[in-house]
Amino acid sequence: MLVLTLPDGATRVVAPGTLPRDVVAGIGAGLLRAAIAVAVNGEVQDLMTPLRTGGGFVVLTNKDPRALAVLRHSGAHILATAVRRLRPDAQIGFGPAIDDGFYYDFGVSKPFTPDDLAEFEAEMQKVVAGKFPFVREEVTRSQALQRFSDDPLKLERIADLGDDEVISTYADGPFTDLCRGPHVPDTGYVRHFRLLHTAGAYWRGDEKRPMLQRIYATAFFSKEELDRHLHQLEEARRRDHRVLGKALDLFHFFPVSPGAAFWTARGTTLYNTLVDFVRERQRDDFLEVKTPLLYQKALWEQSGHWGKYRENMFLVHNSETGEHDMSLKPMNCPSHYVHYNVAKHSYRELPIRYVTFDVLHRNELSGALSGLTRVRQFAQDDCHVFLAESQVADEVRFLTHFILGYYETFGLTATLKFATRPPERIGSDELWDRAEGALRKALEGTGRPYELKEGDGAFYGPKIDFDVTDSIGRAWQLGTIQLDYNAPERFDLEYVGADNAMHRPVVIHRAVSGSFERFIAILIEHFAGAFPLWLSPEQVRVLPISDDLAPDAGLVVRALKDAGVRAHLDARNETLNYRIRDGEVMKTPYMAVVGKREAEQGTVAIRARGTGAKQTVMPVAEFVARVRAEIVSRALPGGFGAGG
RNA sequence: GCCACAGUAGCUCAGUGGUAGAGCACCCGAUUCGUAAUCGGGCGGUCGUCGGUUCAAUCCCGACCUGUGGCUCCA
Repeated sequence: MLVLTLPDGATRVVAPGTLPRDVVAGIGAGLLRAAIAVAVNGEVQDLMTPLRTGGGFVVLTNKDPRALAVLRHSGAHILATAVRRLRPDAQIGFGPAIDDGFYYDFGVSKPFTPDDLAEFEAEMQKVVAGKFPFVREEVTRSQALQRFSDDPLKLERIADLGDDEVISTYADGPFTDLCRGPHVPDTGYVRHFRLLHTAGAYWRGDEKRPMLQRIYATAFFSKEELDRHLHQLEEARRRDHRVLGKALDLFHFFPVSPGAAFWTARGTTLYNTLVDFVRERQRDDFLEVKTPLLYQKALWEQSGHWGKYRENMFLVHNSETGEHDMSLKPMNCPSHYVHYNVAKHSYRELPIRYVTFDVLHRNELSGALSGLTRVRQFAQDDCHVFLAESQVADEVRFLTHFILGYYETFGLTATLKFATRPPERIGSDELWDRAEGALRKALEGTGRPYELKEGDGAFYGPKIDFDVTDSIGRAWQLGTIQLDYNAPERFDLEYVGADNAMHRPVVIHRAVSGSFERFIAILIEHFAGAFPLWLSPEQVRVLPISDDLAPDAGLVVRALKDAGVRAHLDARNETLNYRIRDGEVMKTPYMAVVGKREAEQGTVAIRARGTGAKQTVMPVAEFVARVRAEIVSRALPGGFGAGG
């Protein structure tokens, strides 16, 4: 007999082979109606799969994220069902649930069009309406091979299954798929779904294998959740930095230099303001250095990049040697190592933190380029720390604090990930053991929770990644702290210890923004273009109500500029309404209107971004002081007079 | 790099096998305005590039370039 322990501690004793459905029914009819699947000892299985083991028994309802994954997986089968009905020759690949929904890969002679999606979606509705039960069947290998004899992709999958693995199929109505499950009880459960888009995807993610057609979709338990998700997609589109970048006149891309932005004056102001901020934060504890952009390949051979990353470097033809034996730097690390070696260092100097804001080039695949988030030319707020091994814990604590403080300025929250040695790496296992041990200990010393990402480290060392969440809940991997025991070996880095002997320092690679380009893209989307005052390219726009007041408005602009505020006069021959609208569309934080009354009294009528006609009149001097204070405090949107 | 889709004025987009149109922006004029688009006029396009089909191509076909969504990659 099997003993099942419910979450409240109660137990049920059942015979092996009992259906979870019957156990759930025994607990309550209402619960059975709400049940999507069950988790036995943490393993999710469906209601119709006979119980084999006892243990913890949790009924998963639509409130459980694991149930949502089951629902979406079933959605993928329904999609395949519909596609098979309409395109009988479509070969079926994989169809898993993913973070925001599910997809299914098909091998078809003719790729899907957007019109096909509408057709498939309509067919899926019919499958859902049919309320076909998902019927699980366990089959032998030969039965499976026979059943999927027309599906080469499935045959390959079967061939990969180990001898001890149970092979199961799931049928929903006319369609049967090789599948481990679990599934919802019947197709009628998947009511709220939407097919989103198609894309090519290599079979099993291998670029040497055939390209399949993937259909992305999402599904939820309720219409409200689906609508909310679709709305969020819409919101993300509305905030798209490529669209806002154009609309707010920040940057442009031109085919003459794919993957490299042309920053406008406004965009450059934003960019420089950000860099200035980072500079200021690093003034006391970091050393900013400049290094060359172009290097002999010998440097990359020494660093170990030449072998693996040459393809991603821009090689430069050297007319003297006739070879492409120089390259634009794709990262700053090796140049900092060279820098470190210009002098002998004492243990008293450590840690030494070099920072550089130079332009970097990486020859990304053309298909990978995307707005500012994936570019070929960018700059990092890149730092390399040279320190004694005994200083690692203190340094990691310092850098973690430094990085988190930076994100806070923008209202971004971060979570930490610890990534260990990847399969492809340089350096001995002993070195990796030490590096991982030291970094993990340092990370735990910070007292912050973290997630483990096995095998996701850099090729030269383990790392801590900082994932930030933006204002609409999307996660971005930004900062990183990478421990490197290899570079000091390769570059023969040394310091003189208290014992007057030579020692090997450790290197820490640290980035906070990742690249400024990508970080600005994130900020644009995070703030939907309505930047905090201190970051706004244009902080105040001064509007005279009529021409004859332009000189008075000019005095206000002067006063603001003298106080270091980025202010502009808009005395264009347009109505006030027109200019107000333009200022709002450009997300100008403050508009200062100067009419006859204000000119006479030395005041301005302030309209804060997004607050409509709710204006505040105040003396010019007071306005300047308040703007200054808000800039200096780097307040998030919603400063005095409110408005974001 | 691979698959699919797209490229028409500075921007957003309509349109056609017989060499093109709107709104906004820009320029000029009128208007001088109290918180989200004043009115009129004008300028502006080798219809991404190159080749093919055709009497004729912006339109059909092919290649290339660039972008978009993915895949792959991401030091």
